[in-house]
Amino acid sequence: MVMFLADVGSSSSSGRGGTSQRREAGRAGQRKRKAEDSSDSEGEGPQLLSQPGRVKELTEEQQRMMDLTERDEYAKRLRERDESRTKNVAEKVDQKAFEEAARRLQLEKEDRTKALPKLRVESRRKYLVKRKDDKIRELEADIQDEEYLFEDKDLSEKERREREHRCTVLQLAKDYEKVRDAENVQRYVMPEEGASVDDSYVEVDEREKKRGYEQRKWEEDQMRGTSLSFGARDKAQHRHDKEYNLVLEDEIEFIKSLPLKGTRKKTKKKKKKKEEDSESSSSSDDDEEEEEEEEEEEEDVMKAPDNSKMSIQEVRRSLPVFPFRDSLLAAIRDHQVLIVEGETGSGKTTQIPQYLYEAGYCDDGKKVGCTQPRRVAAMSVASRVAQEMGKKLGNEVGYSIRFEDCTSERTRIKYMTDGMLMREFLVDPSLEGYSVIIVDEAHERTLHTDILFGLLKDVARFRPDLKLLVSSATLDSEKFSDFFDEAPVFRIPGRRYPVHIYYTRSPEANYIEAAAVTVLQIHITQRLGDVLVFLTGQEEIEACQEILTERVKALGSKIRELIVLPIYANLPSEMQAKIFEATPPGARKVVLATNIAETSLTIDGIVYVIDPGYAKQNYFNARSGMESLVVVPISRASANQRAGRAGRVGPGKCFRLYTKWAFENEMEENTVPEIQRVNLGNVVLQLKSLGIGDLINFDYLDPPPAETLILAMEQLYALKALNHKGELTLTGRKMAELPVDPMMGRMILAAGEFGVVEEVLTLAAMLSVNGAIFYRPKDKAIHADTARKNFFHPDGDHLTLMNVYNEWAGTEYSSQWCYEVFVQYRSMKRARDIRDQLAGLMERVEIQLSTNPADSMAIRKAITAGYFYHVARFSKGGMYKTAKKGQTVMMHPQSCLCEDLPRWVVYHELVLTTKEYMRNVVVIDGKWLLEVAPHYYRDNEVQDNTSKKMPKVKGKAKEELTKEYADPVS
DNA sequence: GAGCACTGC
Repeated sequence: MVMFLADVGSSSSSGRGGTSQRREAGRAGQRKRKAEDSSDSEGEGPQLLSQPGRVKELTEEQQRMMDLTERDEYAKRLRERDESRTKNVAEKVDQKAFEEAARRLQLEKEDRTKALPKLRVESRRKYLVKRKDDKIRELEADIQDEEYLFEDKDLSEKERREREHRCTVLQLAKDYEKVRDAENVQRYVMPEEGASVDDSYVEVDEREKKRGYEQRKWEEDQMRGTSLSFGARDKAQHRHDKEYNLVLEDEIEFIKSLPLKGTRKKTKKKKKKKEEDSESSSSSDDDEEEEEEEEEEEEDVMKAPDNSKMSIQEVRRSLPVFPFRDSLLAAIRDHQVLIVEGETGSGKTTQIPQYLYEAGYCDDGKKVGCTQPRRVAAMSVASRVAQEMGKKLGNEVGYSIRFEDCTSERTRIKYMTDGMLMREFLVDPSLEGYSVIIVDEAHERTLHTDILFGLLKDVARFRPDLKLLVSSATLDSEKFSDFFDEAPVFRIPGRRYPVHIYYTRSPEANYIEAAAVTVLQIHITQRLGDVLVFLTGQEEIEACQEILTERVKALGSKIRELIVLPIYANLPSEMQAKIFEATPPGARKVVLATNIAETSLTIDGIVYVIDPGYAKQNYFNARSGMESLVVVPISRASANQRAGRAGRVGPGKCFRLYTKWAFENEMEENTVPEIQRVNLGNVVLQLKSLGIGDLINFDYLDPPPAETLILAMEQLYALKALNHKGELTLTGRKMAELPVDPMMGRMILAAGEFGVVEEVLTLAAMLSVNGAIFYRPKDKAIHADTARKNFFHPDGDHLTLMNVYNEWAGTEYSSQWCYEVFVQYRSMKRARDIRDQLAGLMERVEIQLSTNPADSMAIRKAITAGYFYHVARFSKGGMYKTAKKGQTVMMHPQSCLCEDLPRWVVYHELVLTTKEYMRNVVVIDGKWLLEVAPHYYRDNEVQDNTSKKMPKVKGKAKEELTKEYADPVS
């Protein structure tokens, strides 16, 4: 096995047109690696390679060579196809696809503009009705409480009057409801247009025959209606009479600390190259004016320029980057790589590409590319820049994200997601079309940006004309600078208000409870302004919401109205939209959010942030091949990012539910970058496709754990994406074209052989929208479960998912249908997009679309061909053991196979929660494994020996297995 | 009888 790894990166002629430099670097690294390995592997490796006889070795060698030739021919075909496509942009096929895309975009846009106001009005109406009921109930409870607590004594005159008033209000409200509901009372109804009077008018009451009754009745109705006013508008007048002084039972003591400096007020221009940096140690003169500063800054808010009244050019000139335009361009001219450090709001994302465009970096037809970690960011920034330049989006300024390519021949400034640039590398490894690449938000350290760093650094070496800008928020620019051979750092001030930080005096045991208490504390003691609470997940958010509504109810009308709103990614969009509605005057909004509010979306009007200091993070354990979602303390960088969310509209406050000591001593400086936490199967495949052989010694900003890389390569080898020398095979090259994980890619390719491509594409798409298909609200859990059970397929969850998709497709992709069966429309739409994209790629990987919906066996065999790594066999006591490692796993309780546990299963993924669960499971026959993965399974491994005792897979037996696997030929 | 943080191709 070790030898196999040492050989990874051998001198394959990549066929991707990889540069000589790159190949040379790889070879050098590989040599080094080889030397290291042979010293510690005790000759185990060479043994493995020399074992097979000479004849076999030859044929194997021949096979390998043949495959490599085929692979290179395939790559050539792909390149040719790409070239012919870019030349004839207006060709029929593309034209059709383009029109379809444009039509969809247009529809979506119309949907948004048309439906949104209507939805808003509708939801407001519903909300008002609901709120009225709530308020009546609340009032009732209040009155009861007070009667119980105070009876009649101890009441001042004012209190007594108030109470009487409340009773009257309640009585009126009840009467009104009674009148409205009662069927036998004739009320005035506006006659419907066109309807004849006789139809709609039914006599019931003799009184109505009297003269003027109708008029009087109408007036009475109106009066009743108006005499009730709901809402918090009248709360303001009670605000100042201190009839009662509210004291919370358990308050949390906070200690104020130095504020996170705002950058808005500063006019001091800080522009320092790295070498001058030491002189400009941050000025400490404004520490003592902390308190006054707070007030001062508030005035500043009032005076802040109203952007809507400024012309576009005026806005551009008012941005903090503007004064640095010329010096920035000079720095870019003088240096190939430049690190741009600037906080959000400095305008760097929108302005710098424009400056470059104006400075002539696009004159020879080359593009300025700017990557963003998120799709929405790429889209919205591009549209903003197009507007500023007075061009139509998609012409000179465009964006490119998955499912949507809004660029054209004329595009010079191109915004895209980082993953999209990765894909472009596959087509154009030296990025010939670009003169400048800007990697924005580099501090977020997404998987794709991290890989891009290595690739771009390499490309920059042999393309001196390519400029590289890495833009990041403060703190880690030094690290980027070191990585890019001491590249200079250019600093731009941001635009943010100061945020005052408060820590707890002692640690809080229960942070959900503590967060709720802090919300109320803020609500009672601090002036108006919305609150944002960071929690780890849906469950915590729901718990916190419950606590808050309960407490607010208990406090009744003694406090202002408090609107509690949840937000997390899996929340249906119409509920998500609520957090963007303006807070009614006099009320306060509390948003309970997951990490989604840390970077992905910005909520207006947030003044207070409550940060318990935890988040859920995904960790991939290479040894067990298992992902686990665990709650971990956040990093200091993340905590500061959260605090910064309070300083967007004015000076804010951040309440941290941990001690200052914990912040300084227990928390990590930075979050562990994604590349060190996730399964790298896909990344390895892509890098291999780029002709990078030696992945262990690839130039990483932070290297991933070697184990993760090794596991990824082992898996790719088992999937036949790499050959025994670690070179990319034809299969591997095709898999790299598909934007899915390697196992899924293999499954899709296998579907071609089994004639079930359409079916497998459907379930691949459904599996790709991560478990967010079924919506399960707490209050309707039973309904949701029965709805889900209706889709169950006896052969497993994959086919169940396929049922869901096919039924949905049968309803013409109806959203109503989704709503009725508790399926998330958003996820289904996404599945459809993914499916369309995959189907479109089938031609590219040279697979014929085929279908055979009734053949469950063929479908399951295709799944097994991709996921033979994920096989488990029934053991005992409802437990399963994985086929190779013998790890004990359980069937997930949500699986449709839970009732009747089959002997052999393939699972889509393992998750560690309370136990080790297999999620999305399908029934298979053990014998299929010999058919679809004969190189991986032995006869004796797939025999049904459940009558016998399970052999212990430990010690020697395990060694045997490993050896067998390491040498697939024997 | 559990539980899906968040992105991206």
